[in-house]
Amino acid sequence: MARPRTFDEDRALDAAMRAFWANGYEATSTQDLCEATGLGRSSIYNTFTSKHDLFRRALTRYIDLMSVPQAEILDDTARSGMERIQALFTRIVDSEYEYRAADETSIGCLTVNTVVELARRDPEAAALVQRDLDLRLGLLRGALEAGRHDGTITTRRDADSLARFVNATIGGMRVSAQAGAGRAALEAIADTAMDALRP
Amino acid sequence: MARPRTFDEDRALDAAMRAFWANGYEATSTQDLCEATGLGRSSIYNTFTSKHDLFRRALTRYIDLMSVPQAEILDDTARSGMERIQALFTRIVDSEYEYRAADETSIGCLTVNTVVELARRDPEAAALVQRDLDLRLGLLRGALEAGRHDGTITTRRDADSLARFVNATIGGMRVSAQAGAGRAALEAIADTAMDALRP
DNA sequence: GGAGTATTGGATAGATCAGTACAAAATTTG
DNA sequence: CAAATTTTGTACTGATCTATCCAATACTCC
Repeated sequence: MARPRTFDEDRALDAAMRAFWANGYEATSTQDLCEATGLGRSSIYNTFTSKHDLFRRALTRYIDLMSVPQAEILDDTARSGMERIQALFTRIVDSEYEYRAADETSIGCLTVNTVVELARRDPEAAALVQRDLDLRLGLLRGALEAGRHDGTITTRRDADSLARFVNATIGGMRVSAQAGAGRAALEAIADTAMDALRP
Repeated sequence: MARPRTFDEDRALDAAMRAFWANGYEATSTQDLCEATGLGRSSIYNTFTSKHDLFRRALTRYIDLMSVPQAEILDDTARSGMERIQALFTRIVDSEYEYRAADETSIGCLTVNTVVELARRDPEAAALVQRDLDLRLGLLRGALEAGRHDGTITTRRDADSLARFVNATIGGMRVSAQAGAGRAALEAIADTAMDALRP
């Protein structure tokens, strides 16, 4: 055997993820990635084969990292359907304040950012966010149907439309946060959206 | 006097706007802008002082171009408040199919794209979209209050929350369209959102 | 401790980036 | 037709981009 790595690959990936998340794919140079991870070029290209591949792995990591707690919320059978949606919205709002400096505007959501900046011309990125979207819509449909069965969601609209609506609302909250909306504004959006589930 | 321009400045600006709109700020090179406008470098730099300035003008043009018909819809006193919101949503959905090739996914909305890609690190772009947001929220509040007076909007929530909600819904529809949502899905989102206005 | 091997830093390559310089071309006005 | 003036095409600049090369280094296993 030979010389082992002195850095943790997951920590490096995490740092790269945050760099892409905060600044986007194009605006993050390989030099930026070196500084964010603390690694040299060689280590980065040795570990991740290219900037694009590093981005692919960072996005995958982001999706995995976010989808686990969201799936837990949406599949939580101890809660009513409506409570799950409410809890999800709360989690979205909180997350907007979890990953950024207090004085800066939100960095939003890497998935949304990727859809907007990259997905049209990067088939790999498009496939990753597509898979995430399908999964998310499935989870939402499950929670919404649960809500219809337990009586907390009374709208007659089909679960697919509702899932797309809730998902779009989350996307809209993300964009609003990046446009400067504060916590109260985000909560107002979420609360109003929930009105549509019990009209 | 001297040699006049052989190109139309507005047409060039329009072409540049579409290039930025479809590909984003960073991914659009000055070479791309030459090809999109059909102009040479000299003409571009002679007419617009820099890539950044050209973007600023393109974004301004986009905002002006979009806000006029939307303001007309939202201020249309011949319609009820709810009908205005409905008409706005219809316009948003239609616009997703107006500016792109039939086989491609949507290019979304340049304002949303700018918020996501650029606004955090470009104060000028941030100011432009901020101004547009304030204007849009004002128009929405007006229509929503009109709807409350004419009885078509029955929710008790304040107009500011509702305006933010409708605006976020539009942003969410834009992101959904870029993520591949079709016309039916976008209409379902809009229809569901309107349920929140008469709960 | 020495042989073997992977990591690392720094230099470098080649392409592309935004923007400029400048002369040739084109058009109006006198 | 000639002077004046602006546009336009082309070549170029210096910076920065992603990625590679290679020798020095550091570590493990025998």
